[in-house]
Amino acid sequence: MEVSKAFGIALRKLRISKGLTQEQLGFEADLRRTFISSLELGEKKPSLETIYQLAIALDLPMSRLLKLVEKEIEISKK
Amino acid sequence: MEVSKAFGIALRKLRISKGLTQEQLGFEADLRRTFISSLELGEKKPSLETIYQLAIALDLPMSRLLKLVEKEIEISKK
DNA sequence: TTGTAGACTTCAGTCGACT
DNA sequence: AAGTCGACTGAAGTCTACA
Repeated sequence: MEVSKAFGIALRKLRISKGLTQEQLGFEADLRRTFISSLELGEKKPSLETIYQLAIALDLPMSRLLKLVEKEIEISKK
Repeated sequence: MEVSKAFGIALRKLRISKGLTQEQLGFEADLRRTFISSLELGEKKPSLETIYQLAIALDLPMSRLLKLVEKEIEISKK
């Protein structure tokens, strides 16, 4: 599984768990809604800056966010 | 402190601790030496893909790499 | 509320050469 | 062994609009 796919899945799970719409998350992270959509679908890969902004908006450390991404990759291997 | 600066510092510390040159790390991560240099100096920001490749080359999880980046940010705050 | 599409701008990442 | 510079290409991220 590609990293971008895993990132998208983790991002969506986190967003939903916080009860946010793509629009709301985009507002918090200062990113466009359409771009959040692309990220969740694994169509685009975030830069370090974007990962940082999303982590803050989702109220967790970048390391925790990437840990969840790693878990998605693990799951897909089984 | 900017995220890219913190990333550069963490990256350099890790590379040195592994006893690698920029050239060698670049070979392992499939990235050019000049780009590794730019990253370590905080002049450019890596994409998720690049973070992934560097983590593998440095033999640690992405989450651990970003944890070290967070530590650099913390240190700079004190 | 989310996906998609096209056109656009900015910057990640390459390449070659020199210090 | 590492920094820098200029020119380049592809992809990150924006914007508008519609299903």
